[in-house]
Formats: sequence, structure tokens, C-alpha cells
Amino acid sequence: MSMRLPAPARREQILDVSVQVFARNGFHSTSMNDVAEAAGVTKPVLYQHFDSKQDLYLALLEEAGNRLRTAVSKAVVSAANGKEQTEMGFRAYFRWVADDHDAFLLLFGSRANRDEESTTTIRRITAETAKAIAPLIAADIDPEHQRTLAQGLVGLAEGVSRHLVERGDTFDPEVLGQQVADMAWAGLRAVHRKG
Amino acid sequence: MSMRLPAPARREQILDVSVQVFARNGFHSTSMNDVAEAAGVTKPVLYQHFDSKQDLYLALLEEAGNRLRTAVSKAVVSAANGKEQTEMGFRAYFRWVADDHDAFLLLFGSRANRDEESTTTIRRITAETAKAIAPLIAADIDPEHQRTLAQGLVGLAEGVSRHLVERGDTFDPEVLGQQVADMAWAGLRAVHRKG
DNA sequence: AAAGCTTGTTACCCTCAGGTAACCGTATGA
DNA sequence: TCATACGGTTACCTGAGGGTAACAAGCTTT
Repeated sequence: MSMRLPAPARREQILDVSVQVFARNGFHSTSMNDVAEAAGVTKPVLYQHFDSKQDLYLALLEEAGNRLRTAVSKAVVSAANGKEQTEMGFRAYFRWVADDHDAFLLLFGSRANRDEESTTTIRRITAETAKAIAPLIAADIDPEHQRTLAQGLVGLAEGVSRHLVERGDTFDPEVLGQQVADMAWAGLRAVHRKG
Repeated sequence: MSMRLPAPARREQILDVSVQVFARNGFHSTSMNDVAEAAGVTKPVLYQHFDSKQDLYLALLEEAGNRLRTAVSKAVVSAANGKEQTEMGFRAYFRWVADDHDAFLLLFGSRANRDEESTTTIRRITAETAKAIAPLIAADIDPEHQRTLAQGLVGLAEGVSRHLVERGDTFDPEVLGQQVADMAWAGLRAVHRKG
């Protein structure tokens, strides 16, 4: 039925397609047959490119995580002061959510199914994101607590995004990012004042 | 091996045990045999009390959700002004996390596996929690946005908790709740000022 | 102590889905 | 035009695990 494709192209296509399928239906509710069908191909083809379902899934997580990471860190670097970093960071985050939609669902959607290994990967990604944010938090509080609050901010962005994405709402990432950043920044300063 | 138990007691015991097992290993990685073994009993006994694995799992989610809901709403009601409500709410939340540990992981842990139905249930619980929080947010911004921010606050608490619980850290819910509440409250006021 | 309800066990069925062996068809290069 | 490599398919194996039928062992009530 489907056209013959050179191996690397097929691999890419499989990755593209499976992000969507997994994001929509979750890991366990998606069979390799489903993926194959969505790719217009049969199961053994998948196994020519990936060792196992796990392997495919982890590759997807990894790729999605990379895109998130680079989007946020690029944005943060290009900012001058803490406040601006906060703004740029959140705006980049929501921009990523808005146009890498399926990747977001894959990593953080309610349907994101997680066994041992995937959990580790996702946690790592979250932790790295938090790490990128941590410096924004006033340096005069103990680092332990700093990291905890950073995780909280990540959760904040995640919560907002999940709500919007799963409702199917569209949103302007710049506006939303700015609003959430305002909120977060004020919160951060409050923590600072108290120590 | 195990003692005979009257039906209601057995049912309770199964619920107690399975919260732990599911929380620790996630839905799909936990077989009914695992649950049965943990309960010191064999599989068919489980099916005397629950129609299916789904059924059991949903019962757990429901129970956990109820405990969360009542904990938070009780706390919020007993407070006078918005600031106090915020403080009481967050403290109650973290108190719940601290001593209903497994329930938290079940609902919000990384390993929380979610098919169609469970997702709906969990979303409902999150939404209800957000709804309880929404009134705290300044009334002069549009309700749509209000709800979105409320989801963000829920995410904030969730993110902080997940980080701590999954690291196995112990924490004082009162102190942590107060700190997060300070942060949240400042953020909320900032949103208020902007409209 | 026998009937009968309740609790529990053993041993099984059956489906689903991950994974693979063996085979086909077409483009390419000698 | 024949060989061969590569992309793809059909048809199967297999294990895990949800769910159940049939039977055993206790209480309890008369």
C-alpha cells in the first residue's frame, strides 16, 4: 500500500507518527500494530528500526525532552536580569507546548504511561528543567529548598499547560507566558524576602 | 495461610494493601496476582469483592480523591480571609501528602498509570481541587483565566510534593505549606494588580 | 452432627500483544 | 538479464495476565 522509503526516512516517519499515536492514546493502550498501521506499514518494519516498543518509546521521550530543554535554556540565556529570565523562560515553555503539542502530552499528559525506565527518563527531564530554573530563585535560601521550589515552578507551568492542552484550548504562548511569569516572579520575590 | 476474614474486613484489607502496591509499581506493572499475594490471599478472592482490576483501581482513586478533597476543603472553610485560606489550604494539602503518602503517589505520582477511565477520574479530582482554590484568585480577572491559574496552583503543589515524595524526603507539612502559600499568595496578588 | 452459607483454593481458559522466522517484490549494478 | 541487497509482508510463536469454574474447608444454626 504505502510507498517504499529509504531506511532513515522511514525511521523519521515512524518517529513522527508514533509521537502522535502515543500522545493520544498512552503507552499501554497503543499496540505496535496501531503504530504500524498509523505509519502505513506492518509491524516487523518497526522492529527493523527499533529493538522494542520500549526502545521506540524512550527514543520519543528523549527527542521530546531535548526540544523542551533547548527551547527553554536558549530563551533563558538570552535574558539580562532575573525577571527577564523568568519571563523569557516561561514564554519559551508555553511556546514549546503550543507547537510541540504531542511531545508535551507524551511527557506530561495524563495519559503518559510510565514504567520504571520511562519514569526515570521523564524525571530526569523534569529535573533538568528545574535545574535551569533554580538559579532564578533567590540565592539566600538553602539549596535544598531552592530545588524544591524550582520543581514547584515546573509543576506550575505543567499544570497550566495540561489543563489547557487537554481541554483543547488554544492560547497565545506569549501572553500566557507573561502572565504566569508575573505570578511566578512575584512569588519568587516573596520567598526571597522571607529567606 | 492467612486468617479467614469476614467479607467487609477483607474488602478493607484489600483496599489498604492495593493502594500500596499500585502506588509503588503503577497500574500496569501490578498484576492481580501481585495484589492477591500482597494481601496474603489468592486471586479469586479479589474478584469476590471487585468486578475487575479497573473496578478495584477506580475504587482506590475515588477513596484517595475523597480524602484529599475533604482535607483541603475543611481547611479552607475554617479560614477568615483570602490569605489565611491560602495558607490553610496549602498546609492541609501537604499534610495530606505527608500522611496519605501512597494515595498521593496513586493519584499524582510519576508511576500513576492512566487509561481512559482513570484519567477521567483523576482529572475530575484535580479539577475539583482547582475549583476549591479558584475563589482565592482575585475576582476581577476573567473566570476562564482564573480557572487556568487555579490549575497552575494545583500543579505547583503537585510538583513540589512529587519531587519530595519520590526522593523519599521527609518534610514538615506546616512549614512547607506556609512557604508555598507565601509564594502563591504573593503571586496571586501580582495577578490581581495587573488584571 | 448435619445442612448450608461463607470464605478460600487449585487449576484452568483465553485473549491480546510483543516479538520473530521465513518469505516476496522491486530497484540497482554488473 | 541475472544476482543481490534492501524494504516490506504473511503467518506464526509465546508469555503474561485478567478472569472463572469447580471444588475444599470452616463457622453456625438448628
